Amino acid sequence: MSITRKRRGTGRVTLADVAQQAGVGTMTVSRALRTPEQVSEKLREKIQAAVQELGYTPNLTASALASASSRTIAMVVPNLAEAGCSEMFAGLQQVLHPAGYQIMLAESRHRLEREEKLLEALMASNLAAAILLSVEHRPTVRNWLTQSEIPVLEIGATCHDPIDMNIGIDNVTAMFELTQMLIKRGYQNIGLLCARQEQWIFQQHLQGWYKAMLKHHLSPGRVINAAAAPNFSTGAAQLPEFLLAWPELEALVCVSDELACGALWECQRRRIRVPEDLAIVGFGDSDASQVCQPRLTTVAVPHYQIGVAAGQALLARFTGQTPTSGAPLTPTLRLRESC
Amino acid sequence: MSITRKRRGTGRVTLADVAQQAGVGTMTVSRALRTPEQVSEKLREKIQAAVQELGYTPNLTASALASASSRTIAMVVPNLAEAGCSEMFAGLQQVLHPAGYQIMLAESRHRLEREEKLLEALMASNLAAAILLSVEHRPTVRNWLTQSEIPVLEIGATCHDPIDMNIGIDNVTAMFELTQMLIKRGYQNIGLLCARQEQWIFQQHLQGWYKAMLKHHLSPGRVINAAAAPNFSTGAAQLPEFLLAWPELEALVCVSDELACGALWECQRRRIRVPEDLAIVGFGDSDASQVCQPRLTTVAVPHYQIGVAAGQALLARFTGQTPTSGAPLTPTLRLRESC
DNA sequence: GTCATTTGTGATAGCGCTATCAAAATCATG
DNA sequence: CATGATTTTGATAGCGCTATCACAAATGAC
Repeated sequence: MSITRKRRGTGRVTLADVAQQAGVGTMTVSRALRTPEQVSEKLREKIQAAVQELGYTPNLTASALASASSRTIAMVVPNLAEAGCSEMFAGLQQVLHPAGYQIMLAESRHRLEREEKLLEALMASNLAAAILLSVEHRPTVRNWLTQSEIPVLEIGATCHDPIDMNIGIDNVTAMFELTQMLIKRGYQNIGLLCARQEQWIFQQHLQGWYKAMLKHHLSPGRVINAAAAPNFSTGAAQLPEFLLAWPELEALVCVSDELACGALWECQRRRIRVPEDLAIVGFGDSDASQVCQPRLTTVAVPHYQIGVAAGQALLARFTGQTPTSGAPLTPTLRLRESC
Repeated sequence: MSITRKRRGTGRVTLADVAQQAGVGTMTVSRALRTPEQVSEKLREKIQAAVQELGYTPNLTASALASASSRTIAMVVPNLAEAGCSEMFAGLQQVLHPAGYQIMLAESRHRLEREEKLLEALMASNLAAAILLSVEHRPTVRNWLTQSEIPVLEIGATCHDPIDMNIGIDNVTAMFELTQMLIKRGYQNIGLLCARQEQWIFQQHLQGWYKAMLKHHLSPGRVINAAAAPNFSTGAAQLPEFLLAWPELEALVCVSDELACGALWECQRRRIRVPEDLAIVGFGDSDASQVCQPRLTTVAVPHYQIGVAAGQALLARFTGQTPTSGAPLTPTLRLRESC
């Protein structure tokens, strides 16, 4: 009967099946699902019933091809475990998932050439947008993203020449205020512990710190920039280096809470009293900073809110609205006992 | 001249453009890119040149539709910040990216209905596989995944009735040995601190602990199961509860290093000496456990290796090979100063 | 009532790629 | 050199959906 010469369908229920079941054209079904207001109530109900009965699920692949656009967003992060990355992701997903968007995530492990490769692969799908957790990119990457004309969002920290959109906190100011707070409390011999400073975000920290130190005529020379990750063990490992190089150290600013907690533990080991002998402050207001001993003075960064704001900004772009600029995302000083 | 009646192309370079440039058919180009060995060297070079010259990038969307399969893998995790999730992701990506696979990541936030919704959305793309970081699922989800006939991988811990594949460590045994080690060191009044025990993984911990305690005729009643996340602050918050309920407590087993570190800090605050007054052990061998004060006895879980092994298992499935069972993934006891 | 406008609906033709098959080219064999 | 077996290549027809346009139906203006 039926001449099945070429490839037969994959067996799954298709739009055409639903259309036949409901006794309408395929376009009407397509519209009923995407823009219900364009279809009369009568047909809409019929179609809904048919969808239910057949258990139809749209094939996004076909949709993406036909419309030359998808609801897939690429996200490239340097390291999933660092810098509030998972919180931002959670915030993004919170907003984007209900709107039908999926996120393809990839980790560049802090390597620009890896970021390039990842994006090359990711952009072969018709992306709806790209989200980057860094502002430093290879020229090729900038080119691709610019020419692709999809929304590009660089999040985490503010930057001067964003490819397209940029949402994040002002690290320079945040670090400036943190450092100045220490200075105003009377500390003079202050050190800065960075980790992986080749990263733009840590350079911003450095800049804010310089600004504060120079403003108050203090020496900004006590800086260590560890090549390791900004985690607990690096913090513990670097504290001795500081004490060796600058025995007069009174306070230590760390660019992450993990570094600070690591330093805190090393102080305990060496019977250095915090804050009496040495004040230590962190950055991030992580969970650890709130319960460590002594509790850590730090800067709260609203990572989750950044994610939410970023998601909303993207949705606004997709629907062509003007981006509603909600509450500004500002870091907050959290004064605790470590200084 | 050219009658552009219907929709025109998107402007991007297509396979057909390359074919024309190289003077061959589209199928030959398609083959040259996917299965080069099926194309003669002469044409292959010509096609390579054309690809280079035109800057052709395949459209994965079209490929996925035409072949009814893609290189997109869905991954659903309960919480990106917990339980070595980011390490496993890194391991997976390390293996899967070079093979051309992308990962769509989503967070269920420990809610089964959310997992269901996420998977429903994700499965609308022609997935190559699905990776789940849990073994507890709604029946609907099990059905979908079983019927879809794609490889399904449940990772993190071993489970009894996997949907398809399962790679992970044996938490029951790991916790059994950790507890038994404490017992053999002479501790008798031992407590167990779980967080979010409704999760299957913590129930496995509980089971291992019961096994050890009962084997040595000790009371397994000192258990607290906090409803909060297994993080530092929960650890700190729950320690007083233990001391209140069981003042005779000699040792505390925590199901995560973060809980243990939190408890450690709370001990410092209360001048409880570890391990003299109270021994504390963790689980995970996280970075913090290696530098905290005192350093934490814990169980090392090879999260990254689990990810790598999982990626390799998937690749093997994709290419139809028999899965090469590499080194078994076993947790290791790390004895340090906290007990 | 006619005509212009605004809906609502469906036939059709792709989107860019791959499965399938048939034709062409190459190789092996006697 | 003919014959069959094998490899290489290309024409064709979809994959399941949406953009586009054309037409029918409903609405409004006069």
